[in-house]
Amino acid sequence: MEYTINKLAQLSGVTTRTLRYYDQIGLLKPARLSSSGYRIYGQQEVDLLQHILFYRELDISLDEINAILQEPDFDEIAALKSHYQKLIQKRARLEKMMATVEKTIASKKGEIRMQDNEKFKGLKEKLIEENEQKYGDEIRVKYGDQTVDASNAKLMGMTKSDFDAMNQLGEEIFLLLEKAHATGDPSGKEAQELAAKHKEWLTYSWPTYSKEAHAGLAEMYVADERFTAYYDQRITGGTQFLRDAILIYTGMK
Amino acid sequence: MEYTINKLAQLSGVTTRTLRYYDQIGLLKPARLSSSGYRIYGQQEVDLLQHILFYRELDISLDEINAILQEPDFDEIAALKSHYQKLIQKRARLEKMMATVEKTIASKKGEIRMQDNEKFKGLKEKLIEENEQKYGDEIRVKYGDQTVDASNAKLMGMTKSDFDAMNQLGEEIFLLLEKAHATGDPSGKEAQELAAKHKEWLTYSWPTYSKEAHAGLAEMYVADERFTAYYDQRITGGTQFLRDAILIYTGMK
DNA sequence: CTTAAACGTTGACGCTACGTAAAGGTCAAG
DNA sequence: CTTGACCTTTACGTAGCGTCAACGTTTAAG
Repeated sequence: MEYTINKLAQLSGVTTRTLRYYDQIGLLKPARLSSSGYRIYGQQEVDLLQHILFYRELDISLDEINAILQEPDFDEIAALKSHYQKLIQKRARLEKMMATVEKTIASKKGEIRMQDNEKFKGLKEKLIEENEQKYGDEIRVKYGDQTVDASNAKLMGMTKSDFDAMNQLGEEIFLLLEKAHATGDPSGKEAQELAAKHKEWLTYSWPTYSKEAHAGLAEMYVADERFTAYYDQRITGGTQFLRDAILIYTGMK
Repeated sequence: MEYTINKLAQLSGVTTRTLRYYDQIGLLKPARLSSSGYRIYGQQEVDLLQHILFYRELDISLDEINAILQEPDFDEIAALKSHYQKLIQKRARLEKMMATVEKTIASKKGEIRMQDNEKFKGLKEKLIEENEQKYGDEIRVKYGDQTVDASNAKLMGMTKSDFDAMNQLGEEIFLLLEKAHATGDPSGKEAQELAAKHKEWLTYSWPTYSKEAHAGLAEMYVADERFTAYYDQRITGGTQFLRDAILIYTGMK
C-alpha cells in the first residue's frame, strides 16, 4: 500500500506539516518521490512512523528518536515491549494523580486535611522509574494472549454507556478496596462486598462467569505485575488483599 | 506556610524558571515580595499552582488556564471533578495504546495480521480530545447511538475525519450496489468491487478481518431486518445481492 | 567578622516542534 | 478547459520554557 502525504496524515493522525518536518530533519523520509515531486510513503514508512509516534508519546525528543531508530541493532519487538512498560508507568502516574484529585476534593469539602506536599503527588513524578523489568516478560508470555483476547472482546461488543458504566464500577472497586483493606479482614463484610463488585465488573468483559475462573484471575493478579501495579497503586498490598477476598468469596480457600 | 521560589519549586516539581515565567505572564504572582525583592508565595498560591498544573497536565494552554482561573464564577470543586473525568479518559486512551502495542508485537511475531489503520489506535486520540470539545456533542447528537456502526466507531477510537471517511465509503458502497445490482450478476466485476469496498469499510470498525466473519455478517444482513431495511432502502433486493456478492468474494459459496 | 556557598534578581538569547500564510505547480473530474 | 482538491518550497511566528550572564542577598562555617 502506498500513501500520499495527506493519506498518511489521515491514517496516522498527524498533520502534513509534521510529515514534511520529519522529512526535513531526516527522521522519516518518503520511500520515493513521484515524477512531479510528490512524497510517496510505503509500508516501511508507515511502520516507522508508528514507532516514532510511540516514542513521541513518551516525551522523547525527535533527535533522540532519530538516534534510537538509526541504531544498527535496533530491535523492534524489544522496543515495543519497552513501550509497554513505559505506558504502564504512565498509567500508574495518572492513577496517582486521580487519587490526588479525589483527596483534594475531599479536603475542599472539609472532610479531610491535606499536607501541601500531598497536593502534588503524581504531578511531580516523571518517568524515571525503570526498575520493573525482571519478571515482567515471562509472565507476559504466559498470560499475554489471554489479556489480548480480553481487551479485544471488550471492544467488540460494548456500547459507550457500557464502557462508561464499567469504568465507573472500576472506580467504586478502588474505593471499596481502600475501605476493606483498612479492616485487614479479607473475610469481612467490606471485603466480601468488594469481591462481589469485582465479579459484577468482570461480567462486562467476560462472556461467562465461573468461580474457578474468578479465583484463577485473582491468582494472576498477584503473579502479573501489570495488575499488581494497578491495584497496588493506592494501597500497598491491595492486590493480595483483593486476591484473598476473592478466594474466600468463591470458596476456593 | 510561606515559600521562597526554590521551596515552592521543590514542593511542586516545577523549575524556578517556570515560576518566574508564570509570574511574568501574570498567571501566578507571589503573595508578596520580601524587602530585598524575593518572591514569597503563600497558601493560596500553592493551591492555585496545583490547579494550574492539573490543567497543564490536560494540555491546556497557559493562556486558557489563565482565562479559566480568572472567571468570577470559577468553581474549584467542579473543576476538580472535571479533572477527574478527563483523567479517566486519558487513562482509557493509554490503555488503548497499550492494546495497540500488544497487537503490534503479535503482528511482528507473525501471530496475527494487522491493518495499517489499526496501528495508530490510541495514538490518534489527541485529535479527538480537541475535536470532541467542538464537534463531539454534535456527532453524538447526530449519530449518537442510532446505529451500531456509530457506537462501535466511537469505541474504536476513531477521529472525526475517520468517521467522515467511513461515511464517505458507505456512500460509495451504496452507489456501487446500485450499479452492480443493475448487472444482476453477483460474481461480476462490479459486484466483486462492491464486496471489496465493503471489506474496506469493515476495517474501520473491526479489529481483525476474516473471510468467515465477513461472510457471517453478510448472512446476518439478510436475517436482521434492521440491516435489510438499510440496504434495501434504495434498491429492493439490494441486501440479498450484497450478501451473494460477499459470499462469492469470500469464497464461502 | 569574614567569606564562601547557596540563593535570589532581571534581562536576553536559544530551542523544539511544529502552525500558518504565501506563492505557485499538478491532477482528476465534469 | 476550467475548477477545485492536492502537492510543492520558502519563510516567518509561537509557546513554554532552558540556559547563560551579570549581579545583589542570606546563611552557615571557619
